[in-house]
Amino acid sequence: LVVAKEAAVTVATPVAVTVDVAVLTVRQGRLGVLAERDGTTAGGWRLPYESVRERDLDAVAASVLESAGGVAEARDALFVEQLRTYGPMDDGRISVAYVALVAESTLTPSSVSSGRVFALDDLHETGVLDEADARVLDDAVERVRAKLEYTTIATTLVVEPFTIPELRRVYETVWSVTLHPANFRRKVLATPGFVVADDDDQGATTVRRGPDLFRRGTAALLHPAMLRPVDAES
Amino acid sequence: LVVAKEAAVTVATPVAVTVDVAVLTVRQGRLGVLAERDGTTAGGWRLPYESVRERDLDAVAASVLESAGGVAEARDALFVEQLRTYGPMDDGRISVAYVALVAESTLTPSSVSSGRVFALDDLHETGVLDEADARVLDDAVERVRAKLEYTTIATTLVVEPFTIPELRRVYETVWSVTLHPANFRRKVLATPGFVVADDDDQGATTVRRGPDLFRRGTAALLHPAMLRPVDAES
DNA sequence: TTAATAGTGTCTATCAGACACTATACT
DNA sequence: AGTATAGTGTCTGATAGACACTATTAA
Repeated sequence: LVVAKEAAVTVATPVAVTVDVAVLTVRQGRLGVLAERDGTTAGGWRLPYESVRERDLDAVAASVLESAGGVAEARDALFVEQLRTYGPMDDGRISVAYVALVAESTLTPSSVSSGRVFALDDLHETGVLDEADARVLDDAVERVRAKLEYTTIATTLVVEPFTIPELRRVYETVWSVTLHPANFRRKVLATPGFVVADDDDQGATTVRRGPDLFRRGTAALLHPAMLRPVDAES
Repeated sequence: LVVAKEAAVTVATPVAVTVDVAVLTVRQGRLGVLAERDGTTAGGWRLPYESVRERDLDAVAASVLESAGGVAEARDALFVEQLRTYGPMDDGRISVAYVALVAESTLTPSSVSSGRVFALDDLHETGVLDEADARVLDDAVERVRAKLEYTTIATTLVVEPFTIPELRRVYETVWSVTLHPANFRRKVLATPGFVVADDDDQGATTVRRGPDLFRRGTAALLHPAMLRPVDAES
């Protein structure tokens, strides 16, 4: 008993707390989620996770992202944010959930963990995730939908240089709406620091053609906000 | 060693995870925070907390609120929300933080835990809270400031029936700004479900005098939002 | 050439913010 | 009376959303 109590303080903590990450991306006009094989359930999938030991929660989340999605923290733009903490679960575990946004081309699901990107709607219907992970996923999507309104995180889902319509398709996909192209462009360009023109546009040698190219601006928050249409779905 | 490992799963979890609650209120035109004596530090104070055992995190938060602040969950309006999770701390503990909003008159700091309500600014300067708690408090205030914009949580900080100016003072206190009385009233009344007229206004016997009285409406979200002035302080 | 999309211009309803004014309460 | 606050009316500038039109690209 004494041994057990000692263990409670020094050994036990890591086992009981996990960081679970919902890695979201946009591909082919649909929202995608990174999942990996669940060893405990035959045929099941789960959100990538890692146990918390002595490292800070944010560091653990970054580690999960790198080992499961092949995304290094330094690499390109990346949005990672703590979502909320759930539990205790049925197994007594506390689950600290994170959301991450990654451009599809940056995301390389790790083969060692049998990672795979699911389309969100497919995944919801077939019930390949357990209830807890599905809950996390719902919250993650809702958080991202809300944050598109007043932050620049949408730009982490496109590859530089990008066009305004590409950025618009991110909003349309995440919000499940269609937006007015003219008004969208106007709003984006009217918001300081959201995007900047890509002048790096190979010189006079090649004739530029196609839509205007942009890069991410320096702003993190949007003033004014990009409010979603009132009739937007859930 | 076997005993220790067993303990890690069944016994250990509760010890390592705490729920810490930042209970905020408005009194005398200032933001107040509930703190209690910190037994481990002479002269120190800390946010009320409780260890997580088998109960759900939200239930633990409600328990903290009740035992430290004398606020029963059922009683009156109340805003409680998970803030975020910090850690591991220096002592290896994971801290799941919550914010709560309570009207001053509803808050009765528990004498058993030597509870006391501090004015936020006093508390910040004197450094009576440790760094971790101060961080939680900052995040809590910022969360509440943001949520005043698009939710009805401000009404949990006034006592029914209340006047529009009373509600306005909540906004002014939390945001540290002065608002235009006429425009504020117009916006509140133009937002469906924010407040409803208090017709319950003792009959014809007593002559009603003073400003109009209202009660909380049924809406949780504000459409349109009550945006804070652009020049609002951090 | 036709269809689809990118981009510009402009109009209108709505809202935030400011100001002027009246009414009521407290001293 | 005089001051402070509650409440109404109204104006102006900014913004969201809609529509019309031109330019460019791909079949």
